[in-house]
Amino acid sequence: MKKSSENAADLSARIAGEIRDAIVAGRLIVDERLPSEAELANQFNVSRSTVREALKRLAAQSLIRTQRGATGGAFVNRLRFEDAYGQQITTSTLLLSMNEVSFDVACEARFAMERACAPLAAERRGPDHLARMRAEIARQQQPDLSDEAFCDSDVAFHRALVDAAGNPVLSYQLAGAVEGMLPLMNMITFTARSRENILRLHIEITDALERHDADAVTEALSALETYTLQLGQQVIVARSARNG
Amino acid sequence: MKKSSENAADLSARIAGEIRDAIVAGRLIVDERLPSEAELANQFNVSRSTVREALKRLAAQSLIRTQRGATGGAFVNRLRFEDAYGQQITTSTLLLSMNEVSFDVACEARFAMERACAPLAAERRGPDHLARMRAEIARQQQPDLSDEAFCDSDVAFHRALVDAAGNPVLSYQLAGAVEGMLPLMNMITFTARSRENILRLHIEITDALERHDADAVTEALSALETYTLQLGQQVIVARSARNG
DNA sequence: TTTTTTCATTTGTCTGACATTTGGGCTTGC
DNA sequence: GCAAGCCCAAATGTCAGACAAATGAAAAAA
Repeated sequence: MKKSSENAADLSARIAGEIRDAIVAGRLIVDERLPSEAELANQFNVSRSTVREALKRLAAQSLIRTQRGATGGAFVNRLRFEDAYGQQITTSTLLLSMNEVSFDVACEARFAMERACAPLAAERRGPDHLARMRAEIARQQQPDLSDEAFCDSDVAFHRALVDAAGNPVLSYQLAGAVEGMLPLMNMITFTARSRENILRLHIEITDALERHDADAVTEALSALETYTLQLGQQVIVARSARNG
Repeated sequence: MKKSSENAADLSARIAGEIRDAIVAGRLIVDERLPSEAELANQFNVSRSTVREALKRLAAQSLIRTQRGATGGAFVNRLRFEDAYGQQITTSTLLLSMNEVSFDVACEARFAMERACAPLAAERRGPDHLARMRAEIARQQQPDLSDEAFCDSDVAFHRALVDAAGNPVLSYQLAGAVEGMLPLMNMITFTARSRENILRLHIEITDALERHDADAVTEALSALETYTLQLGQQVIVARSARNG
């Protein structure tokens, strides 16, 4: 009747689960020091190695940090967005690359969420956001830019757009969606013609954002979705042709 | 110049990073067996304990699974949504509970993403989704329902709505947003009056979904956002009054 | 051929040891 | 009294070796 994750699992997994629950439930608060490894080993009646394996599991999730030395130990970590970002991106990338998710589905989700940012971004965008976006547009206009660099700039452009919404939770979620698609996007060959199309839409988005026109941003994003989907299809076709 | 995460860190963190990179980059494919712990210890020139700590880190992120016995070992895990869900929810919950994010911001992000699902859900909703939603509405009408059970039902209702969009990536992202807010929502006392308001909007959403009316769904969600924000404010006020 | 037994392999856990880091307290010198 | 430097205890990081337990495959028995 217990949680399946704590039932028949390893000792280190069970112990990690107990500590994790204590953190999530607030019984252990931020920056609080956990008992030393030796003490934990006593409390749980296991060896120090087992405790250490449990602590490493928690460290991998950024739930705790460890410090060496006399006043060292394991401390409950204040989870920061930067920490969460990395995991979010890794997870999203893997979900896509392991074919658990198709390009179409990922694309749809990404642009659906990006459109969700549009009204907020149109309202709150500052001059810095517009500057970031225009800087990326300038980069994307360089004809000698590699496909990979073009993708990176594309990601940076869209992150600026999302950041303009001024909601870190949305930025966090979108980071996974956008950067997770990067490996697949990198397989696309951006012809001069396709860059021109994308660039046109990027300019359209930025201009619309500047004049606080949420509807125009949404529309341009939808057009970009259609076009991205089309480019993605070409990769799928090329890939299956190579395999078949 | 290397990645900061692999520079001055522990051996076990470095080794975990190397293996993680290999998985993300596709040099290790799904279901592939890693060398045994003893072999890895040899390859990396460290002790078995250190290798084990590295493997536990990866296991905590669901990147590998281990199996005992003669043909056992560590295998690259096919990352499934169910695995990713749990981490996503844990992370979101912590980001909120540690006050890294305010209720308002979380609420805004949640409903922005939920509105992003509305057009897709209105188009694709099946009879099962409508049935799930109506079942939750029925539960929410029971006057003797506890506040906590009401919250659970609320979450279930919104998950059905999101699932109706038929996009697992959106479901995955929303799971974190919606369930992460649950602890804070649980602090709200749902009066008869507030339940009535919420219920009315839930019915409105479901009816609109049934007749494929995306605009009406969006509108009702916006109304629900306003109302949820209002209820949340009361909790904030009550909480600060208790502390001050 | 089918069943049983044996066995090698691998992970899980424990014990004990030493290295390294680090802050606090003590000593020393002024 | 005060500051600088030294020493040391405590804690994590790493290592080596051992045994327990699980497990599938090969060998042996029916």
